[in-house]
Amino acid sequence: MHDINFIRNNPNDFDKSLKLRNIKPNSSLILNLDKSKRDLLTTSQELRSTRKSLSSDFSKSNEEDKKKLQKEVHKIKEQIDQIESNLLEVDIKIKDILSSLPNLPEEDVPYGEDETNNKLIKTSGDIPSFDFEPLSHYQLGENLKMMDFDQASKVSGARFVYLKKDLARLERALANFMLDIHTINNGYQEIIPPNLVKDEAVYGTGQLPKFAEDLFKTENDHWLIPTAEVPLTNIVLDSILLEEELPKRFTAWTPCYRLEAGSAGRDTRGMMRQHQFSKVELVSIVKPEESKKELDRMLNCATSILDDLKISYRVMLLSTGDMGFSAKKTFDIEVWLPGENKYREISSCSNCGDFQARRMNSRYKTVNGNVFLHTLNGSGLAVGRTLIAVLENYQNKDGSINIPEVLIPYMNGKKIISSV
RNA sequence: GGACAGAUGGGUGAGUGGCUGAAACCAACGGAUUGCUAAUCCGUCGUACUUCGUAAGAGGUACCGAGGGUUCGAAUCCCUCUCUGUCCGCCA
Repeated sequence: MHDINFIRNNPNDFDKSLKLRNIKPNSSLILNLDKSKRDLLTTSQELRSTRKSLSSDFSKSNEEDKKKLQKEVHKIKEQIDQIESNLLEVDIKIKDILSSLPNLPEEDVPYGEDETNNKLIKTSGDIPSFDFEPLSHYQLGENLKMMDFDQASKVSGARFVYLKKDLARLERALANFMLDIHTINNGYQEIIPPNLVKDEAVYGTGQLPKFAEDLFKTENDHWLIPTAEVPLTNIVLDSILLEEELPKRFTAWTPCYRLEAGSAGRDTRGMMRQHQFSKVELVSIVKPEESKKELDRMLNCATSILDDLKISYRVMLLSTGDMGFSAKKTFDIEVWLPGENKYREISSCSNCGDFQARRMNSRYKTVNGNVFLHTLNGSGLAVGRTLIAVLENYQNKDGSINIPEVLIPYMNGKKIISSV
């Protein structure tokens, strides 16, 4: 949600920033509506004031005056009703516009229409070489008979999978490893959040109202979370925090449910793009002046997982056209997948500034009043895709998989996954 | 699912039609005082929007879970919904 005061005071900056996100200017439309809203508001407040003072005279009046007063107030009431219904209409229009415009990018975000303008920030690790043709994760998984897409499609349809035996264990090992790092080394508080949430929560983080078609909804009007970002960030929904509570850092391992409506035909094979996947999420709630450095910190927390797993990756700064709706600035971490012979996204770390906080009405107390918080979220990491990366990077010629050293304790001491 | 009870400012809690934006107490903050810890006294102490003003500031409106209704006037009466608590039933 955008700050109407900012738009009033900086209409040109607002439009310029929107233009960076390839959106046409909006400020004059918004400000016109805002002007008429305030006119209506002033009128209605004056009428209410009159009504109040007339009413307070009532008990002191004689019978005749009482009748007059009743009549008069009736008239005023009709006017108020009329004006306030207009007011409501204008207010809804303004909110509709404000809540459907994406966040404004930070100054150092490169301009671009799409991912082709993303900027490479760093590359880590060498691209591994194999003395055989490396297989894709689904070939490896199916050969091991630990990844079953056929049965999943009978039971649940396309874009689902059964993981079995050591691969099921590996998924759990990865999640536990990530959670341990983030809670013990990185100061995140572990949470098990609700996986079904209400409209308000999904609105708060910005998936609603624009992106309802990407989400699963229950018959009872709950949404299945598309990411733990939603319940974790909404921990501060509609609340006023004390300064000493900040920063707040939360992590959770949850399933994520996505309809993938716009991606028919894309990544149809394998575990790359599923309706359900698990992810370890990181969320930080910080003071406004601290969000920029918190984003760097969060990025480091996420990349450290891949460093520990000894898998190569690169970090991209997303261009204005490739960023998500709520983000001011986003880094993607892309992991090297030998089976695809390219980098694929495994994490996205975003600073949302006060954009979500305004929608959630989340503030903290300062001596100068209550101030909107800044929120950040990042994957740390997408567990399903990390499993893919481990399989493809640690594969052997015979189709077995070496277990990364840091995961061995989490695999009950096992060092290799094989079908025998 | 059934039967009750409840929802008031940071907290406890008073308030059943007008002088209540809301008592009192606690917490918090500012100050005074006692040599320290503590105690006592005085003061301040909700939010949002808005009007006037360069500003300091001065007004106004709304908000007592949410939304409707009754009334000249609603925290207070009526309706609907949501949530919380207790008991019963069912259940991982």
